[in-house]
Amino acid sequence: MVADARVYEELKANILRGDYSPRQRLVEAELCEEFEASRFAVRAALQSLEADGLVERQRNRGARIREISLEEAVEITEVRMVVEGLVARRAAERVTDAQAATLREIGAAMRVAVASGDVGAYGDLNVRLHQTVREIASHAKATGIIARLHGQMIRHQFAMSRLPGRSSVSVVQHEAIIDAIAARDPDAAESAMRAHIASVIEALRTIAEADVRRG
Amino acid sequence: MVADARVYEELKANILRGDYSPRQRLVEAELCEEFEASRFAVRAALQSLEADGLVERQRNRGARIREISLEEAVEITEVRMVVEGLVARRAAERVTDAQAATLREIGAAMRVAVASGDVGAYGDLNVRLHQTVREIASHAKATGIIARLHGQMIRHQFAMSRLPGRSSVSVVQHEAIIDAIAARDPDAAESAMRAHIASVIEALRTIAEADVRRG
DNA sequence: CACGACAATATTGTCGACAATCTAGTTGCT
DNA sequence: AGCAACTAGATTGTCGACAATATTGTCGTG
Repeated sequence: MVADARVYEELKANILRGDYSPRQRLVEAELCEEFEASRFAVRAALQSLEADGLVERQRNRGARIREISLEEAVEITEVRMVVEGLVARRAAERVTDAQAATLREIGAAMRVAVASGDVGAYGDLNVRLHQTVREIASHAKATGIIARLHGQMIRHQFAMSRLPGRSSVSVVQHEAIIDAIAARDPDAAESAMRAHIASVIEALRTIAEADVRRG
Repeated sequence: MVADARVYEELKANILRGDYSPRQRLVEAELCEEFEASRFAVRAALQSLEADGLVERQRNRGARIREISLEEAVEITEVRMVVEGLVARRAAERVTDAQAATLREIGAAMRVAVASGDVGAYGDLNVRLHQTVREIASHAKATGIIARLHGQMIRHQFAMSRLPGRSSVSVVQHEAIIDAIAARDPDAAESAMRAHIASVIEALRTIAEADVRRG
């Protein structure tokens, strides 16, 4: 693999894993050591990560992990709401029987995870459900935008998954999405997906209020 | 202005103006001459334009203007449909009386442009209407995504504005959008905007069919 | 004429070195 | 102690040069 692509992939993976704090400095020389690459490769990777909205660079001051405010997180989620609504709609238009069965399996596994309080498994299934819907929809542009926005939300995603009762609310919403897609009802699928993500926005606002209260 | 930012802005403006053909080579050395900048600046600009989806670069083979197929144009427009729907919804939630009056003025000017067959003026008003809606909505993320997608559509935009009867169809749709926003009806605003852009998708399909017929 | 092989030229990829800028620490003064 | 000025070190910005790769042109052969 070419050096700059490698640095980009690895550094992005590290960022998405939450290895860095918001505003943390990313010093070129350190990255060169860490990834055993030249400054050329590191700089190219940083530029790409900046284009992804994960990193901000300021002239003569280097790169930092970009901080995503809750305000921005809400806007990102609003955009995701409508774009993922489009994806759900399209999935409902295209779903095969086999794909519908897969969705149902995921839904059943979610029920199990919620009942047993397994937040980690639930999170994985959540990711898997959304991914499956996107695969069924097969809409490259929408998928690309969702991926990009998702990367910017990683920090808030974690906070939300830890919200008490979050998974018992969302499992019902996930099931509504699955039902609508399996029923090949585009309008219902879009509505269900939007309602689900609207509740994510509410959850974000809940966190925002708690933060204000906590000072 | 810093060289790479300048090259980026100018080259992007040239691309958006339609100065280049799809797949046209962008040779670094030539760009260096044209913009009187170093290769460093030119390469940085090209990388940014690649991130914008306007240019594609292939290792050891340089940069080209990225060709946007009609298929991709349709997908782009579908995403725009839902994102601009969100923007219209939000504009309806936030619009002031003064802003509503501005929208109405634009709508009236559009009527005049259509009646007099002034396609160029109509195009400008079209741009202005959408921009005004975005300003009212004041949704940074949505606006950013729309701008980025718009850049990728520039070639198809031109073909569409030349479609016979296109402006008389869209002027009615624009008025519906204006009415709904001025009435502060988010649902109606979103529906009107989506209907408008859905008809853009149909127009794209019309072009695609004509192209197939023409061979 | 068409095709393959090879050379020449064009172009891109990348490096090390140096210049420019910023930040942190030290010193001197009030 | 607080502040300003200065210095040293850290870091980023950018260049020219060279290596690597792709493309084009030329030549020879059938």
